[in-house]
Amino acid sequence: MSELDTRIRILEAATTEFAAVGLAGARVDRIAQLAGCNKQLIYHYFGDKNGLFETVMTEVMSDRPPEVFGNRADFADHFARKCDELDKKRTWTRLLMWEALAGGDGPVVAEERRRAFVGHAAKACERAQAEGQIDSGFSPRYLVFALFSLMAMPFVLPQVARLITGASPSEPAFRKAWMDTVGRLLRRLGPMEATESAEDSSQPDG
Amino acid sequence: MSELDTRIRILEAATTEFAAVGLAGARVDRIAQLAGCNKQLIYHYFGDKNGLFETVMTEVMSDRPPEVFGNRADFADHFARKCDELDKKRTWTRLLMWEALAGGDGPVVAEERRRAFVGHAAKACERAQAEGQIDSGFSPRYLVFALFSLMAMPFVLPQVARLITGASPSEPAFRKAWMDTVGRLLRRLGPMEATESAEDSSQPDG
DNA sequence: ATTCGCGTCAACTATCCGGTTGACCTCCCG
DNA sequence: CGGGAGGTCAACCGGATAGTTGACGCGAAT
Repeated sequence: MSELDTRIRILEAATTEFAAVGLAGARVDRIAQLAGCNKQLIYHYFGDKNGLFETVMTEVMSDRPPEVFGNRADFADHFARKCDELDKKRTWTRLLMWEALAGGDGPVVAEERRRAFVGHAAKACERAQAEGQIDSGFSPRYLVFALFSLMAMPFVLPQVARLITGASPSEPAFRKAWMDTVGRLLRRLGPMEATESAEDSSQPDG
Repeated sequence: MSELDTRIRILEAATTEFAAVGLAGARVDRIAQLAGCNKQLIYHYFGDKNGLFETVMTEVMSDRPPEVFGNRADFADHFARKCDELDKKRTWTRLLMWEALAGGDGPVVAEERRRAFVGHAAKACERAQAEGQIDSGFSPRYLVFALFSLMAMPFVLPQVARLITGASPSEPAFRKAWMDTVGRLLRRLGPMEATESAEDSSQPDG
């Protein structure tokens, strides 16, 4: 068994453990057992628990997240597929939560890398705006964040989702109804013919 | 100093501690110090750490959360004020996150009480639908959850908000731009005159 | 065959932390 | 006075856990 294999197995085990119980709750012995090695190797490769945690975070956060905006005209369809994608990345979502609870909104690991991902989604939004599919009054990055919120919240606070809607996000019924609701919202992103409130449509910021 | 005073001081200290570092990360000694008493009293009143945690959760979760829907016609304005309200309830948001990370979407404390809160928001939505302000095709509860998502996400994953938008939710610039974006969305909840996609407008579920 | 990289194994230390114990203090009430 | 309720104080126990140590195993390359 090569060194790389073992390192990777440790990393995978640690990812599972940290996603499940966080840094404080994680047990080095448990990670070793899950990785099928002994904990001395962990200290050998990663120094200490914190080093292991940072490596895991950097690794996971450098992975491309689901893009909330696609090139296609049907935003709702794209959104639905990306939701399913996110559904399979529960560890990513959970690690985001641990990160938020630990560090607030301060600097985070792999910041540059992650910022780059955002660029693509914002560009896709701008393209849709240029083509008249989306009201150009929307600030692309904030609209991306809005879509991200709608995509991620069922996985981030599933108990709240269940309390409010009555269905658990893991049930097909939830998915169906949620996609319908978000779909209705997305179908309304186009330019508005000034109806009730006549406000300016200048962009709020860059 | 009466018994009640001390109990409450312990509860407040514990709320702060649990919101900050969760159940696993909380230190009984730290809670005692913060409450200005000795930890024996904590065991006296609450049995053990878990009992204290459950009491705290029940207490906090029985508080009325911000209502995402108001009676007023201007949803955007209402939303903005409720966001500011939520901004001051960071402990509530954080405890929701700890709850989610601990228990998934299973049963939660004070479930009945919390469900009751949802009823009011859904009712307000239905009223707005009856008055024609909101497209009756929306499922009220799912729309409430969508609004909740948009309201809470900046506080739940502030680091993601900053990565995507470039501004931290604690900055006034973020608030301004976010309110603008959500406001634009909310202004589009009305019935649509069949434009591009002619789909049915039947309600997806109850 | 010797050596070296990779990994194993078991035992150990030090510390932290939840929870306990028992003695004592202080004020009020009868 | 006596006694009990509410609270204090410091020390302690026991188990869990991060991190260490040193001896050993084993397969492959020189």
